[in-house]
Order: sequence, then structure tokens, then C-alpha cells
Amino acid sequence: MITNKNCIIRLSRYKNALYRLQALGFVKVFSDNLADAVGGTASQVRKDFSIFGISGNKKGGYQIDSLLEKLNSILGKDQLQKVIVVGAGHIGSALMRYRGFEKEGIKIVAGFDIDPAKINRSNPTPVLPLEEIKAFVKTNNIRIAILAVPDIAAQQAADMICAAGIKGILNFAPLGLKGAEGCIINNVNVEIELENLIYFVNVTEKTKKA
Amino acid sequence: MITNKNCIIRLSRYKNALYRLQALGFVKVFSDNLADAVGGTASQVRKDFSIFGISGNKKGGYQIDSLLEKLNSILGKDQLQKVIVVGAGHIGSALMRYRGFEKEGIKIVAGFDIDPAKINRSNPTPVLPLEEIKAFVKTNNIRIAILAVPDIAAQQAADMICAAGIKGILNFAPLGLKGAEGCIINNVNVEIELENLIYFVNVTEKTKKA
DNA sequence: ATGTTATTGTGAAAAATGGAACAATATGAT
DNA sequence: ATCATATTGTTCCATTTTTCACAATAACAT
Ligand SMILES: NC(=O)c1ccc[n+]([C@@H]2O[C@H](COP(=O)([O-])OP(=O)(O)OC[C@H]3O[C@@H](n4cnc5c(N)ncnc54)[C@H](O)[C@@H]3O)[C@@H](O)[C@H]2O)c1
Ligand SMILES: NC(=O)c1ccc[n+]([C@@H]2O[C@H](COP(=O)([O-])OP(=O)(O)OC[C@H]3O[C@@H](n4cnc5c(N)ncnc54)[C@H](O)[C@@H]3O)[C@@H](O)[C@H]2O)c1
Repeated sequence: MITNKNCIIRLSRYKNALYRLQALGFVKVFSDNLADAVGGTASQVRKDFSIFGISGNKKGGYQIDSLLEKLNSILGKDQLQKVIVVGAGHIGSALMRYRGFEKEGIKIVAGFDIDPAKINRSNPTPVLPLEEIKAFVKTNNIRIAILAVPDIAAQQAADMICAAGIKGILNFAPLGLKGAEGCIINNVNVEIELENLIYFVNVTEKTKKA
Repeated sequence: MITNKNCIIRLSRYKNALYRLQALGFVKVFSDNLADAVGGTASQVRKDFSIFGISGNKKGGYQIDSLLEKLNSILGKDQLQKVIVVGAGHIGSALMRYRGFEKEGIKIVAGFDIDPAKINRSNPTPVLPLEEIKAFVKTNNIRIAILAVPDIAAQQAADMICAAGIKGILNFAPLGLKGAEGCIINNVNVEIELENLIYFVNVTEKTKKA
């Protein structure tokens, strides 16, 4: 089984680049075009494809549409992915209003919040009370949740979400959460990303001076 | 030079865990405490420290306050980091209102937008017209920018930011940008993070069934 | 038809990363 | 004072990831 997160991220990048190339009228692509597009090497593109049994044509490169089909299938994009948001505050509601997920076949179908003032059943994306989450997840067969509650509530909310049957959490709170057995947690940690960027800017600055 | 992004991210995690431990009244810590706290191995904690010449005491572990000092210095947290936001839309203004950066010594000092309607000089964090960005960056010695403009404008905005003298960009647009020489670009790509999560949820589900 | 060329697919080499093991040693117990 | 113990720092080893290199071969040119 493939456990290499970076490899899967590269597949997503290839897919995105392919859509752009397709929009530009291209119908086939070579490994080094893709490498350029995503900032990698041609070898790695071919190796990545080879891992998943994707093959192209000697001297002919890859047919973009069939390649996209295969990547989309690997990435689970052959069906609409329904996602919920837990915590309808600043970040949560920005995400619920964001239209960019649609083109990716991802749909935020509801938000949940502990604060009665945030409840709104008539929104395009309704915001529902926490108590309904378990039933909603079951009825609508939801597997993925975005967690956007205050830091202090994050672990507790994660436990609750896991108990409701969610299988994957994208966590925006800047702390590590323990997921229940069988629930995967990925983190989007803007603080750490900034810190990281600052570090690398600092070191390149220092080494340039030296 | 250290080029391992994961290693630096771990340093950030150690630092965050140390603050939590400190708040709980601990004054020293062992490598395996930290390993537990961030979900790694004790070996790796010690190795990470060793890379940066951080040493503890045989049988005595590490003094939390001095350890924090060293980590903070490595991570550039011994001085306030001033950051600007380019694109004061949904994400951009959520970030500008977000108070979580302060405790990390990161301050968003201004936003910039192309839309005159977004300009507001009397905000706690002012939003200024694009034309002023170059002068602002120079005067205030800004090195880091968060990029939150629409996808279509992202590359152009990145070029402009680089030209203005910015050294590091945290890009929220879901596409790869080419940075000018001497400007580092890191990406926060929520779509790809979700896709990734969906992939891993799918494969673990499949392998469990088999 | 034949030869030339461009590009893939992959096996082998290299580099990077992570983990285990253990000698060195400071601390605390007897 | 001596010993036992716990923990670091670092070396060595295993694994993972990336890159290299090239044989295989499909497309194209002559
Ligand atoms: N706002 C940002 O720009 C930003 C940036 C980076 C990280 N974050 C992180 O994202 C998280 C959310 O930040 P925010 O600014 O949106 O906060 P917020 O306070 O605006 O929103 C949090 C929402 O969660 C709800 N909530 C609280 N406890 C809950 C629970 N147990 N279950 C369900 N809902 C609950 C609150 O009612 C509120 O609506 C925080 O962890 C924050 O650190 C935010
Ligand atoms: N909103 C979300 O939840 C979300 C989630 C993931 C990714 N993103 C990405 O973040 C980026 C911003 O999204 P958003 O929802 O905040 O968009 P938005 O349309 O709300 O805001 C974009 C802002 O950028 C300004 N702008 C446009 N061109 C500019 C330029 N050249 N220079 C400076 N400012 C300019 C616009 O005036 C607007 O205020 C997009 O790339 C989007 O794909 C957003």
C-alpha cells in the first residue's frame, strides 16, 4: 500500500496541472512537461505513475484525458465527496462560502456549531446544532469533517466527531490531536507554516551574507 | 545547512508542546516526554536537538526555559515578525482578524488590495492600496507576505510582491507559483489537503475490508 | 522498408530520513 | 564512597525517497 503522503500530493498537483493544460488545448503531455508544471523531475513523474500502474506511450507521452481519468479515480474524485464543517466561526464560515471546492468535486453539505446563534437551517449550506451531527453523519454517509473550533475545544470536538462515525478530519486548530482508532487526522497549521517560512527565509539570508 | 522541512516543523511542535508543559508547571522535560507530546520517537527528538547543538543533561533531561529560548532563537522568534497580507477578501480578512498569531510573535501589520472598496486606513490592521506596497515593504522592512488573492491573479501578484522586496510568500491560492530568485514560496492548499485525506480514508477503508 | 529519434518504464545507485542501540555520564540511592 | 539507574548524544543501521541511466520501443523521416 502507498503510504507516502508526498507522492499523493504530487498526484493532486499533476491532476491540477493537467486540467490547466487541457484548458489550454493540449491533448497529450510528456513527463517533463508535467515536471516543469509542478516543479519536479521527469523521472519522478514517471515513477509516480508507474507505482499506480499508469502507462503512457513510448515517444507519444500521455493522453491527457485518460491520464486525468486514472488520477481522478485514484484520488477518489469519481464521486462527489460530501464534507461537513464543525465550528462555524471565522474560518469555518469562510470555508462554507468558498466556491473553490466545487470544481474539485468536494461539497460542504453542512456546518455544525455549539452556539445557538450560529444555527441557520435556511443557509445555502445550513448550520445545524451539534446534537444532530451523529444522525446527520449516519444518514448522509459522511466520512470527512473539517474541524474549525477554538483550540481549547478541538480535542473534545475531535473525539465527538470520531464517535459520530467520521473517518477523516482536517484540523485547523494549531495543536496536535489524538484521533480515535480508525480516524485519520491531517492538520492545516498556518502558524507553523509561517514559522517554517520565516526560518527558511532567515537561513537563506544568513548563508547569502556569509 | 538544514534543508529538511519536516525537521523544522518538528522544532515548532516541540516548542508548542514545551509551552503547554511549562504552563502545567513542569520545569524540565525528557526526550521521551516530548516524543509523546508530538507523536514521534525519543531518538528523533534528541537527534533534532543535536543537529542544532542543543544539549541537555545526562539523567537530568532538558531545562524547559533554556530549551525554549534556544528553539525560539532558531525559529526566529526572538524578534517580532511583521507580515503583510495581499488580498483582503474572505481568507485575507479572516487572517487579519485572527488573534492567534500574536502569541507566536507574528504580527500582520497591513493588508493590501487592488479593490478601492477594500481600502481602510483606520482599521486595527489597515488595508492599503497595492500601489503603496513597495514603499511600505521597504520602510517597514517586511520580509514575509501572505498571498490571498483569487487564483487567476496569484502569479501576477506573486511577481509584484517579489519585486517589492518580499523574501517569503505563504500562498493560499491552489496552484503552484513560480517565485523570483531569492523568494521562497510555501503553499497552504486546502483542496489538496482534503484530497489527500480522502485518499487515505479510502485506502484504509479498502484495506480493512480486504 | 529502414533508420533515426524521442520518450517511456524500470532496475540500480544514491541520497535523505528515521530509528535502534549503546557507550558515556550525571544523578540519586545505599 | 560505591553502586545502580536513568537519560543523553551519537554512531550505526534500516528504510524510504529520489535520481540516474539505459534498454525497449513507438512514431516519424527518408
Ligand atoms: N481565523 C483564522 O484566520 C485562523 C487562522 C489559523 C488557525 N485558525 C484556527 O482555526 C480555529 C477556528 O478559528 P476561528 O477564528 O474560526 O474561531 P471562531 O471563534 O471564529 O469560531 C469558532 C466557532 O466554533 C464554535 N464552537 C466552539 N466550541 C465548539 C464545539 N465544541 N463544537 C462545535 N463548535 C464549537 C464557536 O461557536 C464558533 O462559532 C482555531 O483553532 C484557530 O486557532 C484560525
Ligand atoms: N475562502 C476560502 O475559504 C478559501 C479556501 C481555500 C483557498 N482559498 C484561496 O484563497 C484565495 C483567496 O480566496 P478568497 O475566498 O479570500 O477570495 P476573495 O475573492 O474573497 O478575495 C480576494 C481579494 O483579493 C483582491 N485582489 C484581486 N486581485 C488582486 C491583486 N492583483 N492584488 C491584490 N489584491 C487583489 C480582491 O479585491 C479581493 O479582495 C483564492 O486563491 C482561493 O482559491 C480560499
